[in-house]
Amino acid sequence: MKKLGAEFYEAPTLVLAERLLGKIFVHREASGRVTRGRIVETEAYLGEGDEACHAWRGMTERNRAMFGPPGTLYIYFAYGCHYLANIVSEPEGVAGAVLLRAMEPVEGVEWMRERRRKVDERALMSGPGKLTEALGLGPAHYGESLSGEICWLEDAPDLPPELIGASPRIGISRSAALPWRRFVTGSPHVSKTQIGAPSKKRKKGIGK
DNA sequence: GCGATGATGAACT
DNA sequence: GTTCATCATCGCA
Repeated sequence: MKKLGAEFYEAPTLVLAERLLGKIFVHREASGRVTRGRIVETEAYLGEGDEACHAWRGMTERNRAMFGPPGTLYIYFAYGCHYLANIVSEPEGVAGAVLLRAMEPVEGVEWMRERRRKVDERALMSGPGKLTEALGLGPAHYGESLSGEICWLEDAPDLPPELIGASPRIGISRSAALPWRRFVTGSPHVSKTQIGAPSKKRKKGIGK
């Protein structure tokens, strides 16, 4: 498999979101353990005109990686429980990134199971928080370049258009109508979370 | 099988 | 204080 070069990532975010489907994400730890996953679900986040994007109001300490060079990782901590990984797109200076939402385990399933604790293979990477845990990605990889020796992508044939599905993004409330989610139609490894029913207001426990 | 909810931390108003 | 680009679990069917 051929490692994708930096030029692959310098593309409009929505275009990159589609091109990433089918590609192989690789993480090689210092210990030598290698894990590979095939990307089957993504979401595009743009700095301009997208209120769900962390960078829509400008650069902050947290989101500065989204303005950086394309082909780097933007990783952040969400909900107090999970790290989510994005691949930065667009030319340097323009905010944009593609959220990795789901993958199909390809190699290193044993390490994934160890990190995720006994779960069936379908649940190993079928969600953005799950796949970062399975791959062993975390804050240490913030801003990491995909042209380096730790994380990278390997090429794979582009998917035929009829296999690429589109829908609104999941789990957001601002700019929720934009159909910027992309996924491999029929893949059992796509996250199952449903988009419809935006459960009204999350009730916060008052007296705890 | 399915929907609702707590956990838990950091950024933002 | 409120809001999250979430996940696992519990309760009900």
